[in-house]
Amino acid sequence: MNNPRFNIAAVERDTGLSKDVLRVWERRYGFPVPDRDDHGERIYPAEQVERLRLVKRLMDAGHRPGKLLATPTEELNALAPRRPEPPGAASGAGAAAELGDLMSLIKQHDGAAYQQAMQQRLARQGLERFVQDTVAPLTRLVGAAWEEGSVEVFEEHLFTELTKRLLRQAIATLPGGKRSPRIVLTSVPDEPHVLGLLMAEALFALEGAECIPLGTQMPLLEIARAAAAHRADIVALSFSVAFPKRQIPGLLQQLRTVLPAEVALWAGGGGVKRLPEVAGVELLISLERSLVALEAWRRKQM
Amino acid sequence: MNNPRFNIAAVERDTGLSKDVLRVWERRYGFPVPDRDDHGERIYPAEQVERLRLVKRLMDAGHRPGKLLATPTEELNALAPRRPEPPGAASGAGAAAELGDLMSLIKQHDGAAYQQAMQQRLARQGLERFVQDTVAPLTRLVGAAWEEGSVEVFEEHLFTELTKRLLRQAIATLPGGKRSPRIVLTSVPDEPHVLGLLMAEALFALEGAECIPLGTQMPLLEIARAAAAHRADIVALSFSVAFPKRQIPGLLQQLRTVLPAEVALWAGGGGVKRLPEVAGVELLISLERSLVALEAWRRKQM
DNA sequence: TTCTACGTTTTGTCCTGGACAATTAGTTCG
DNA sequence: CGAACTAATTGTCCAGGACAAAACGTAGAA
Repeated sequence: MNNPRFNIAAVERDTGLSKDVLRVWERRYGFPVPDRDDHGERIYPAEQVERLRLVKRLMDAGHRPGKLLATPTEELNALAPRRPEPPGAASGAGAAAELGDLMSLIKQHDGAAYQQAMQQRLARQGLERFVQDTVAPLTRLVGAAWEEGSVEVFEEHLFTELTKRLLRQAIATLPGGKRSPRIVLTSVPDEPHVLGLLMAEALFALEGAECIPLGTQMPLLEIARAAAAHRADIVALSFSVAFPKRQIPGLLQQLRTVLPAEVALWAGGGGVKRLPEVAGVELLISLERSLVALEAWRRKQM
Repeated sequence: MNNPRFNIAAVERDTGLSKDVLRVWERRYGFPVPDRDDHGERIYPAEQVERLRLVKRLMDAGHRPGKLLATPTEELNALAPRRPEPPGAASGAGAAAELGDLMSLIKQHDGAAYQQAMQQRLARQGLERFVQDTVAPLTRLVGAAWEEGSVEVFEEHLFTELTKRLLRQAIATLPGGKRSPRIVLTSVPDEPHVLGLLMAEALFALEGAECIPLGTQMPLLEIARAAAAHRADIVALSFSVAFPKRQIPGLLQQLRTVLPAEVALWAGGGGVKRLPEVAGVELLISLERSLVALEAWRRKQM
């Protein structure tokens, strides 16, 4: 039960920090300082891996590595998510409290109760409002708690898994028939988050679009092939807030070049907020905007 | 629409070959030979990326890189999956044909028809036989076709996504109540495949176990935490055939050391076939064996 | 004061070329 | 024909240098 030994590849897996970053941090900041095995290769004690995970989390929340790594581990208190915290004035306090209740079910690891509560909300609100007023804000809430460190990785996974099931189930009950436009939904490699895609799919399907869900992590060239094979009118991608922002414009531009001009390219999710425009790409900065875009697309076809 | 430029990170993403491998292949075998940009950094033409994908696929099927990279691209014909191809004598020819029909629906990109056909089979067979006689062999069939190159990436994604939905939906309809044992289901980082987990979950849930599905790609230390938080009796992992076999024993051993001794550790999926025993880990080489293991666990508790 | 333009620092990624251990293939011997 | 051994193959790791893009901070303009 003691003393697992992490080599540099294991640390990369478990922290998401690349080997290059791990080595250059060691050189520059003096942390981490792994032991070495017989062959001079790095062996990280579990304690340092923990601290790296913490640092990574705080970085995702906007802190800078240089500062963090100079601080002793009591920066655990620097957990302050340091986002200006826009007070949720949009929705009433009652709604916020209800969402908090849902999250606390997750934090009590009571998956069954969570599922039941969500099913009830779905029945009460209907799918469209359920997506916009429950799933979306709850996802943001969990994301915020994650940045704060008040949610464990496995709790977040449980939340994601159960919520995925609810959405998929709801989507499955929608009627079939002749539908348009045809929308391929997927994400790029290194973007494993699927909740945003499912929310979009639910809304698009409600509006009568034909959704072709391809899951996550499609290589760019494959996305182009899929669009051709499915005679798609639109390719919709999702980028989570966790996705490295810098890479997004390049990716979109690259995909735009391999995609036929008559296929629209839409990009949504938390990752595309405050992003510069990319020629030929529609940035959907919110779920509502997705529906606006869909309507605009339809008008343009006539 | 032409000439997308892949840097080495993009190629790593799209092919799954690490930067180190890409550079060392260039040094040793003279392929790939990317162009260089103004700063001397590698720029891979799309054509070479394609070829790398092909090579990777053939490697996963058992070929060796040294040979492949020395062969001109007409090794497209070496597609022969070179597995001894055990003729499917186990199930009647009729069953095999039916599975082929299902797969051809995917290859025609007719998701709706596929879903309907699978729903029918589920209703006809019941969940247990549906999992064992339809989903499992169909998954193997798609995997074999994938190695052969007769299935596109996006077709495989569509199959996976739709099948996931069917299984999750079926699981959701199972009754709740007091259940035992408590089984945490997940996979390690770098193992994104979830179909195996879902099949196992369906069977376990049918047998009255309490399944806690955490999705895929949990860091090892988090798996231990999740097991504690959920008071799990068993942690069940899934390794697909695509997962690098060498890493599995080390991973299992490492997880075994961080997991309390009273929590059982089970590993299943195509990746654990022909694997040496690991102390304290139950290797489930088939779905049937999973049920045997569950029964054995129950007997031991009495 | 608030905002914009510009220099500075920080930071991630890429580079080369060497080394080595673990797996796999091939060969010889019992 | 199988087992033991040698040779080739192959992925991963290492060091340390370099550089561009992003973040930051400061000064000047509105």
